[in-house]
Order: sequence, then C-alpha cells, then structure tokens
Amino acid sequence: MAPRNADTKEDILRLGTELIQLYGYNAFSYADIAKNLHIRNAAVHYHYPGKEDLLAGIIDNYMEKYRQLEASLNQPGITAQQKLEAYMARYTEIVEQNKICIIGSVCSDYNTLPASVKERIHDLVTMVLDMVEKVLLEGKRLKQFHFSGNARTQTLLIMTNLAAGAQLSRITGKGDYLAICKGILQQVKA
Amino acid sequence: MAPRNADTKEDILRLGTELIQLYGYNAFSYADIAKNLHIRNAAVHYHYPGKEDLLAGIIDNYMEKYRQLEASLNQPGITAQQKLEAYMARYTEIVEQNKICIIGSVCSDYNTLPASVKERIHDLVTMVLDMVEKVLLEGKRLKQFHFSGNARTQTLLIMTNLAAGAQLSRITGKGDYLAICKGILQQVKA
DNA sequence: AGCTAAACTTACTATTTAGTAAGTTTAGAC
DNA sequence: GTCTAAACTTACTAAATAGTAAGTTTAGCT
Repeated sequence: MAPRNADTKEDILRLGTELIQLYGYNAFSYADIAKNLHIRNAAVHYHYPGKEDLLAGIIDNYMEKYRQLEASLNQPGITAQQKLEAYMARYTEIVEQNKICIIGSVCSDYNTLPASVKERIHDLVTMVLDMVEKVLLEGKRLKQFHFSGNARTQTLLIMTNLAAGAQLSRITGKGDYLAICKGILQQVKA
Repeated sequence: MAPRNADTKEDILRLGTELIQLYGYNAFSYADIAKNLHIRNAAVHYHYPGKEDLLAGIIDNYMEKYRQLEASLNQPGITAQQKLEAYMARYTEIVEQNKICIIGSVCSDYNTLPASVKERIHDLVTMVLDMVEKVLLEGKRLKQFHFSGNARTQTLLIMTNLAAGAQLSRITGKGDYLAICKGILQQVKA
C-alpha cells in the first residue's frame, strides 16, 4: 500500500463536519472541500463516492467522539453534575465557533436524506439522549440533582435547550445561550 | 391592471414556506415551485426576482401571521396559560405536518444568507421572544404562572424546547415532542 | 528491479441551478 | 375600440452541481 497522504480522508471528514456545522449540508459542495484541501474534486469522490457517504462518515465519526467522551467521564470521582457540565461544554465550544450541532444542522434537510443516513442520525440522537438520561438518573439517585417528572422528559428538555440555544445564539447573540445554560443548571441543581 | 391570476404570488409564498419547513432553504429550487404551481420558472422570478427576495417575503409573512395571532389573543377573558398554549399549539400543528419552524429551518443556512435576510430573521426572533415573555410576565403577575429566574430566561428555555422539540420529533417521533410540551407546562404551572 | 495497489489528477458529462431578455396574452381604464 | 400595464411564456445563458472513466504517480512488498 502506498498512501501519498494518509490524512486526506481525515481532513475531508473534519472539513465536512465543519462545513455542515457552519453552513448546513445542502449549502456546501465537493468543490468547496477540494478547494480548501488543495486537491481535485475527484479525490474527494475517491474517499467518499457520494455526498451521502461523506455524511454517513461524519455522523459515524461524531458518534465515536461522543462514545469517547462518555468513556472518559465514566471514571470514579466524577460527579453527575460534572458529567452534565462536560456535555454542556461541548455545546459551548460549538457556540463559540459560531457553529451548531450536527443533529440540529441536518434536521432541516432531514426529509431530503436517504434512509441509510436517517437511520444513523436516529442512532446518534438515541445514543446522546440515553447518555444524558443516565447522568440525570445517577444525579437524582445520589441526591445531586432534583427534578420533577421523569428523567427522559428532563433529558429532552435539556437537550432541546442546548441544541436550539446554539441555533438561537447565532441570531440573537451568545448571551442568550449563556442564560439558557444557567437556567438548565438552576432547574436540576439540588 | 389585468391580473391573470392574482393568487400566484400568494401561492408561491405559501409553497415556498412549506418547502422551507419541509426540506430547508437550500434544498428547494425555483424549478420545484414552478413545477408544483404549473407555471414557468421565469414566472416565479417575476414575482420574486431572486431567491433571497422570496425568503424575505416568507419571513415578513410569517411575522405578520404572528402579529395577527398576538392581536387575536389580546382580548379580555383569555388567560396567560391559554395564550401560552395557543403559541405552543402553533408548534404542534407544525409537528403534525412533519414540518419544523421557519427559524429553526433557516438557522442551519444562516451563515450563507445575505445581511438583509439576517436582519429580518433577527426581527422575527426578537418579536416572538418578546411576545412570549409578555405572556409569562402577565401570568406571573396574576399568579397563574410560577417560575424561578427571570422571564427572559424562562422564555428562552420554553422557545428552545419547542423549536428543537419539533426538530427532534422528526427523528425520534412525535411522542418526544408531546413529552416536552407536558414538561413545559409542568414547569410554569402554578 | 518489478509488481501491485492506494491515492490521486485530468478531463469529461449530464443535470440542475439561479437568473435574464424579449416577446405574448389578458383584463380593465378611458 | 385602443391603450396600458400586469402577469405571464419562450428561449436562452453561465455557473455550479454531483459524479465518472481513464490515466498517472508513489510507496512498499517481494
């Protein structure tokens, strides 16, 4: 095997992720990627035959990163609140870069996507919701969190706050996002 | 003046709104509109010279409808909770049609939009937030609502719940959206 | 040294895109 | 009845789009 540049596939993935979070799936083209990476259009097609293959790769990669974050948090001594704040910090990073989360971005284009990609998105969402729900349950069990209603509903409330908070902050400014974060913690803090 | 069909402009606006809410701004073309309305591409350009003019028109129209809703609710005998539920009902309608709200839809494409459109989106968001904040303040004053923190933050929390709730329900199903709605009301109900 | 396969480039195609210029139809004002 | 302007259609263009087929370079294995 003779990889001239073994990082190109990674670079495409990283840039594609960035373009989706900044401009949306239907607003960037293979030409944009090729131009930015100083390769030809066909080189992008070599690594990802079609745009939906690239999107599938991006989502898989996003899931993998989430799994890694979860694993790094599942260590003794890390409280439920620290875990929740770690998840929230991911959104804060996104907001600081004027991005939105992948899920929120592809959601507007969702009805135009092929079934294989829809399934991946579904799996990603399910995974994230389950991860946060676990943290909320753990926090409640250890009396670190308090909330009325069930953990699933509270998870949905928090994650929609974060996802749409990132979106909103693009329009009205980052102040609103910060207010939302404070509000979330106030709601669950014991 | 001789309008052969005076409703065409309205039809374009209505269909454009629908396409944005269903597929996203960058996922539909003038050809889609022309085909659906059985007119030619150039006829769409006649009414809306460029795609951004159409988007501007759609947003203006959306604002107008919100103003009308607010006016219809500002009548004696309508409680704050009824008003809040009326706003929430708009999102429920959207969810039932597999749509998402205009703001959430254009948000992923926001960074690709011209300044004139960005301003309109900003105005729309500001208006909606102000409307809901007023209702929350009224409800709190009349002891119909209770919530800790200020009304602005509570408004942000609720509106992000609704916007992202609609988006999420596309992926995981309408059940999650309904749970979110119940959660919202439980949070503010006295 | 030569074979092989990965990682490309060159060169192209068909389609879709927004957009335009110029001509046509139609309804109502006068 | 004629004039006028709104509301179109026809017939285009230039650019961008995803995608492909075929050839080229390069690194490592033997």
